[in-house]
Amino acid sequence: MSYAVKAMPRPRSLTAEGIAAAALAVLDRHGTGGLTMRAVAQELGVSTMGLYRYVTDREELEGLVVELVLGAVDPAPPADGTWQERIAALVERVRAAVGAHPAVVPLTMTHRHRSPAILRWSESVAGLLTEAGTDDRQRVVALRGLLAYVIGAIQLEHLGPLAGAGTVAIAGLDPAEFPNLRATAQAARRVPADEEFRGGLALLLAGIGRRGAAT
Amino acid sequence: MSYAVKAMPRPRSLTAEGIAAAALAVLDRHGTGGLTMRAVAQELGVSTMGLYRYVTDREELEGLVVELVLGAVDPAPPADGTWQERIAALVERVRAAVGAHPAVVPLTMTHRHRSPAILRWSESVAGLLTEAGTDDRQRVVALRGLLAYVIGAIQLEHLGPLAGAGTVAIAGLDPAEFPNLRATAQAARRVPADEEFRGGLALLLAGIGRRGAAT
DNA sequence: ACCTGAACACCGTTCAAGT
DNA sequence: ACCTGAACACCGTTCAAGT
Repeated sequence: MSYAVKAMPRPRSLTAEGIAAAALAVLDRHGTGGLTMRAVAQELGVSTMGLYRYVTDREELEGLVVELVLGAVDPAPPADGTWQERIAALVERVRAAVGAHPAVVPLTMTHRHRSPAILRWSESVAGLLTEAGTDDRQRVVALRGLLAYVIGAIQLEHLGPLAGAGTVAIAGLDPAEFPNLRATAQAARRVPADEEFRGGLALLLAGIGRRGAAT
Repeated sequence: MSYAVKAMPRPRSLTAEGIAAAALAVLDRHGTGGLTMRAVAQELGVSTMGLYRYVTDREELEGLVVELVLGAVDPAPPADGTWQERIAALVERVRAAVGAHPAVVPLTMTHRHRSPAILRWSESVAGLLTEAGTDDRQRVVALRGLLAYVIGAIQLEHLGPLAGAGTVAIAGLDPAEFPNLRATAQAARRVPADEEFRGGLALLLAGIGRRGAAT
């Protein structure tokens, strides 16, 4: 049996999934700025340069975490409900998956496009839009609009203190100069984030349902 | 006249606007990754540390550029048109301003909240939403939805190759596995970015016009 | 008061070397 | 083949010093 031992190549000690999980752990623990090659290597109990045997780039590492997080999104459309409800459910799954790891938000932007999970998710949404009776052009606009909305809403929720402290500051603006904004911000403090997200989504879906919507 | 000369403090050589303009020039020329304290200082003909006399942080520097770009947005609502048309015009001004300097896109996210320009812009949009007959809660949802849409759409347009090369790649997907997505991507190649943006915005405005939109 | 250059503590990544 | 440590070319920022 020694023949095999002699010729046996040193087994790879890491896997793509393990690296992604380690990177996500670092991200969750130390935030976006804490994600460094050194930190991930340490998390894996490997020298910094050891990582480079499995990943060509920091770029590629980021892609792995993003895919790990987005891969948690179930792309299968819900079995029943109106097409509006089914699309809404799909969209909310993305928000939930990303919301569980806010530190990946800045990374999703640059890496989302390569994600097979989001590809399958998009296929489902496109299918439901077809079911809703949209033509090619309407489906293009609607799918892009939904994507833009999720992306923007997620960022609004997690980046920059517009959600928490920001609204409070705005609520204290000069009433003479910002009457409408001030009132809106004050009302905003009573609207939970979930409702806000669902409400905006409902507006978009209502527009899609109206069919056409002039360009 | 020598009394003044003796007591005269050394005049400041830089201004916030000058620094912002230099940073924007660097950004336009060398991209987001090229924006460094050293590069901006060089652009201004000053030592790297000279910058720190006017700016406490790289963070603050970024804020200055973002404000310079967003400050170009005219926050006054257009004189006439339906409220939908007037809101659409305001939203498109943001897209135009940011689109003129794509390299600031990643920065706008983290710094948008402090922008007085966007505050005035938001006041205008909130005012038009009031005019449209929305109540407090509806206005909150609509304003946030519009913000989310602009942010997301701008990023979709400028980040990650989903707009250009990405759609081409998707258009070549396995038709058996991705029938709807593939067809959509193929159609997408015939829809110019401007129309796509306006179309998605129109969906949102149509939803707002329908009033209410179930949560 | 304003500005500078050297230095420090980080990065990502290259390279030569170890098993 | 897989892994390591030293080294390089960058960052942002601190600090002591110059006018």
